[in-house]
Amino acid sequence: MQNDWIKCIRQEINDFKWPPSKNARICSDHFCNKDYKGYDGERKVMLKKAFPCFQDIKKVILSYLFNNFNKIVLNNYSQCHFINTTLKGGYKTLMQFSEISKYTIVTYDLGDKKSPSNFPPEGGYMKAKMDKLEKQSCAKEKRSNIFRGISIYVNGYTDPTSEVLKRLVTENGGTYQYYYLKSRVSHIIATNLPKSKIAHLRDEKVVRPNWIVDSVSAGKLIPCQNYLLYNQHSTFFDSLKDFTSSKSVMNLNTSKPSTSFLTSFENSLSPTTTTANNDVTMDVSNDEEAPAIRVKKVGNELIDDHLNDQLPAYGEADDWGEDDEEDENVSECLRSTDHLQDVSRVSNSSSANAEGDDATQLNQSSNISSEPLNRNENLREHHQHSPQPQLPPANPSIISKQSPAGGFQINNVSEFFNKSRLHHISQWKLDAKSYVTRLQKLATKSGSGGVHKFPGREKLMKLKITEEDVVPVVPNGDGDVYIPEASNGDERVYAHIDLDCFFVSVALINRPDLRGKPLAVTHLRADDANRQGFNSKSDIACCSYEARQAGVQNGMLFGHAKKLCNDLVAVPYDFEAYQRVSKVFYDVILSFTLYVEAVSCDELFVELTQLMKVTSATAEEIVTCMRKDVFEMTQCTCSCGVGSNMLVARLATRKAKPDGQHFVERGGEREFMRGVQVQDLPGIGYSLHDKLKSMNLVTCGDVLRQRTTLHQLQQTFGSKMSEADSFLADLSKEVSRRLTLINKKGKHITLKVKVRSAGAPKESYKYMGHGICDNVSRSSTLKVATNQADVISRECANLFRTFKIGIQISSLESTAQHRQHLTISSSSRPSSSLSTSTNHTNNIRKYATKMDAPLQRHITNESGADVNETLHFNDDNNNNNNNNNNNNNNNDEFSLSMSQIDLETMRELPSEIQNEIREALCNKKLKQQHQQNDVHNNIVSNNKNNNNKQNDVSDKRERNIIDSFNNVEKIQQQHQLLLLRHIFNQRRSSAQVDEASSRIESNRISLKAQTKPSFQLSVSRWN
DNA sequence: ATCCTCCCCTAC
DNA sequence: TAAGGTAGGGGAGGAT
Ligand SMILES: Nc1ccn([C@H]2C[C@H](O)[C@@H](COP(=O)(O)OP(=O)(O)OP(=O)(O)O)O2)c(=O)n1
Ligand SMILES: [Mg+2]
Repeated sequence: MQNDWIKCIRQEINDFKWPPSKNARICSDHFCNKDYKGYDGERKVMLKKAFPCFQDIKKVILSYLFNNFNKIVLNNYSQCHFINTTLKGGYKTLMQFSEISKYTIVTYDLGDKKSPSNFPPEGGYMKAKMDKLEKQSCAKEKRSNIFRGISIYVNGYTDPTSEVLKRLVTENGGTYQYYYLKSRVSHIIATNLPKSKIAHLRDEKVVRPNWIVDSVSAGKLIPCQNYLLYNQHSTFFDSLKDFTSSKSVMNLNTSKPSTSFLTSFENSLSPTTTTANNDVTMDVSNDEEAPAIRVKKVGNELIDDHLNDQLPAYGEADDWGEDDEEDENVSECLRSTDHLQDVSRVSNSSSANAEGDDATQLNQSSNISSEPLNRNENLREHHQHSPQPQLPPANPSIISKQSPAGGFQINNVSEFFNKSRLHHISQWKLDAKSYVTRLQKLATKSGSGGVHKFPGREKLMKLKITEEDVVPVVPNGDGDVYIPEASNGDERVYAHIDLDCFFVSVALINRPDLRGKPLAVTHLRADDANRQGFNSKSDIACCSYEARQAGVQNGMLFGHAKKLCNDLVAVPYDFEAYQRVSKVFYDVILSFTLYVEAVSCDELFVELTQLMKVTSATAEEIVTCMRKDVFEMTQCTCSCGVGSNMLVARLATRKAKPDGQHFVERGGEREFMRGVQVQDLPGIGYSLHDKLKSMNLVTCGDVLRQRTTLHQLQQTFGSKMSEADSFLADLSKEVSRRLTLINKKGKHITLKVKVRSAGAPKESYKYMGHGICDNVSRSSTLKVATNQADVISRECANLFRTFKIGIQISSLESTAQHRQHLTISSSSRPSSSLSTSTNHTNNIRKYATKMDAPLQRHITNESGADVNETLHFNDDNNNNNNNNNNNNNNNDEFSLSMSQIDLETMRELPSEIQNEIREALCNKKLKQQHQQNDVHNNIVSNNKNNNNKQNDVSDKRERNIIDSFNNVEKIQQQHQLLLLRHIFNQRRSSAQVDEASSRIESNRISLKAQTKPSFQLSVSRWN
């Protein structure tokens, strides 16, 4: 089994011709289950580069889990995220692999759903409020003074949540800091930190939360030595770097292994399945395109008969037609490792042939080859039906211990995915995309122009003839041929069509009685929703416009929505119907034109240019007709926006909703855009909006300047794109994308300026520099390995640590804190938009001047803002620089002065703005802290520290390499050797046991990590 | 300076 | 109960 596994990895390496790019080191991107980005060879172009077929790892792992365990207990909301997180990255993935081979995931669970809420405005606001209250109340009742003089800052997710820790600490005499401030925080509590953060906090006492808990239960302050989170442990990560460093040998080929990664891995994972059909054929594609070597999996389970009758809804994707394009297949092959079945491939790649064939089986197989999406399904079914090895189920006691009440079980993977709306819509999106491209390709082929009929278009033309009595240009011939990029960028007209509250509309088809009521599509049953809906944490996938008026939004938790709208009626999902309607919707639009770009199952762009030429209809006529047809065919209303680029079209749609249409004239885009809130720009979500907001505030007197920057950028960009044309007229699809980018870039540029020029003033810091230098040197001595697992065996502890470090789930406490201070979005905030209406700017100006001095001072101080920059928009405040310098010198008191000023100025400001200020300050503070750390690390303690570090690192490396060599037999390629050995090592310690008998030992390790829904992993050791 | 990795953000 | 998936993209800072 080990060998199989290693072979698989090796095969992967060979097949995919590592390294994937010029200087690639092994990194998470390579093992991500999605494409990753890189350089085009040219400058700065971000490109996706397909790399190994780790797309399938997820399924493999799931397969493993569900094959080997009768139960996997999942707690609310973490399940899918777990999958993502687990498989997210290379080290992580590999770690997981090695871990999974050793450990069994029994359960993971975690925290609150969407905490902080998916609706940061409300959730964050409420949370901040509650925090405040709680803080006050906590301060009142003091039980002991265990933590006197100790000030903690909790970073990210911790096992007792930060709330609990805060309570514990404050109740026992300590203080709790909401933001990390070096001078104030004596201990940082964390269980998991991103790498960057580890570096930043290297010189701090980073302690595991147990320290708090244990101290409280012990009734005294336990020395934190044994609770330090980090020590000098070489990570898997590090060793992988060793691997990559020897990439010169990369291209040596070993003899081609005859086993595919997946196959053998699955073999090894599910030893009880029959192996008769588990052959693997290497498919060297002999098509014209890149001769990528593909591994075909003959998954015997995949084509088991008993799978067929239980295909989930979107398994019927042949609705969308078969894919008979060979190059399609090739590209699909290129995209990922398909679980291609021999059956489906026997007659070469034209899977269209399969369509007429008998039996669901073939049907299914053709799906598999034409629609990669369906692989999921098949595999899922495979999980469901493949024989379950007779392993003892996970120790129930563990389960019950680990899963608090409310945990639930899912017994197979498909059950989960089948009910996941997000899963479905992402599948449908892919379906739609491939459907459109397929039709387009068909129509591109010369001679096949007649394949696709345009009944809709014909109708439209008839209409025109009768109405205007004008014979339009005869559409036959060119009209039917799809030519990508047929029209000039500057004459294009885009329409964006979006079904109104899609899920609800579909539901209303069969439930007309519900029309007019506030509806919400959710998993809740209607009566439950009525009775106890207030506590429900079920997501609302889609709500009707009636409900939206009450403030309900898509994605809200039902409980929350119910509070906003007491009459809210829960409507169940009907995934099949959604898919059906979506298909009809696309067909209707495609019956007009093929110049369509699919956005999602209920949303698409149409490029009207060609259609207008052919039919000589105006955009309005076309769109009206389209919408009418859509309604006739689907019984669902849709809205449509038309504009000269996609962005404008999209925004116009927003304006048009519901059931309307909106046109933005050519040349009027600017005016139109002006009225758009930043928040509404696609691509500007919660976080960006937030940043924007604080930027606006930061540069507060300066919204105008911001806008002109934006303007300039737009112009330069526009002129770059097409030299001769007028500015906004030539925004084509790409330009429109850039338009949103420009927003970011505008902000970003200002940011960068600040950061960059920060170097200059910072050099003059000496006071701070010294302090940090001090800390740094101390940190190097502080980093002593500690025994962190007394309960678990030493080996497990090591692994665990590696695991933990390897996982390194993203955790940004700053963002968490950040969110707490959000303001409710419903209140109008003049300052939050980039709009330039005079009122707004005036308001902003007013606020700005009011707090310009203090704010600027602090901001420049904190972020080391560029002097020039400051001057630019702070012409009135020339003393700004002075302030800047002054404050630089007494940085210790910075926070104090900040709070003072806050109090002084803030009272006069609207509460939202107060929050914004606070937020901005805090963010800056964090950032600055880190920056200063860096700077002073470099500047002051350059030599010493670096030397130390380097020695450390090289020592570590050597040790790793030596270890590797000692433990494993020889393998030819060094790079493979290093990688494989490490994996091997990781596995080896328990691998023998692994094979002998599969049984779960009682000692388990629990692991906490923090992602959005931070989760806790409980792993038990294989025995 | 260039390119890569990690982490983040968004949309439906 | 509940089913927070998936793909696209960007930027900061690290490695070379
Ligand atoms: N967080 C979300 C957002 C959307 N959807 C699903 C349900 C929606 O019906 C569908 C389409 O999303 P839209 O953004 O187009 O929103 P609606 O179509 O519901 O409303 P409208 O387009 O009228 O604004 O996607 C979802 O499940 N979860
Ligand atoms: Mg919609």
